[in-house]
Amino acid sequence: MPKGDFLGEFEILVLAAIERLGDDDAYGVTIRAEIESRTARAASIGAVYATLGRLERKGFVRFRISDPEPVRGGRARKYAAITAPGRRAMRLSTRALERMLDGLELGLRPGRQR
Amino acid sequence: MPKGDFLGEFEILVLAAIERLGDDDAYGVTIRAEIESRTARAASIGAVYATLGRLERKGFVRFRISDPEPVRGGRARKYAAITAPGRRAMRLSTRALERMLDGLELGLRPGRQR
DNA sequence: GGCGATTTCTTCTCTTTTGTATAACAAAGC
DNA sequence: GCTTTGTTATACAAAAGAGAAGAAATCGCC
Repeated sequence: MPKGDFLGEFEILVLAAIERLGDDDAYGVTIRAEIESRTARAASIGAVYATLGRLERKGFVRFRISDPEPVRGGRARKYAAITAPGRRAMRLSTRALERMLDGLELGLRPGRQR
Repeated sequence: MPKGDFLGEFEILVLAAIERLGDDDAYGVTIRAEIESRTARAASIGAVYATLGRLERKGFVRFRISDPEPVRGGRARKYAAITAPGRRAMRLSTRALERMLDGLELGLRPGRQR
């Protein structure tokens, strides 16, 4: 049995960032910033784009090219949006984590259980 | 800036399984079973051992060899236990996920968010 | 108004780390 | 010596990560 549609850790972070930002604000630079500011973990811009590419290949994300912004260096952006299968994969993966971590002190949402 | 002590997806699952099982029950076979039953995702035995080895090299897990069980084929087992740094890495990684997923419908614990 | 400097973004290239599968090996009791 | 329970070894594929290079836009300046 193959692994299936389970996502890697960074893939989950990228998808979550897109969801937080919303389709009208999620692109390479903002996605990276969202991850770094929320998690205090480094995320190189190369890693972000590589992951976006992988997610697109799997059909979990789709892009839309914007018109160039009329500002210095404001070139076209590739805005990302999560697809239905992407949402499904996201749920699948977070559920798995949730079930494994639920109830552990070192798990999710410490202090909020029960 | 390097990535740091953040764990991969499967590493989190393995560590969580060890924690759930407790130091006196966590070894290759039971860890695998715990992951498969809780997450409905396949986990080959080879993947489990490889990951345990990596976690040991990083100092996140330590082993203790049991005496052979007095049953058919009951050979010595390598029981795994999480170390203090392992616990810290676990918290670091789950917090990151938590912060990214908190509040999203497709995030952790759907239906439980306020 | 032409054009190089500068800014913002994306691509490309390379390497390392993780994740997976399967087969081989080991040690116990029957 | 066969069967059972476990661990190791091997080989590879996929994911993650860093940083430099490339593209497209505006700005400033002469």
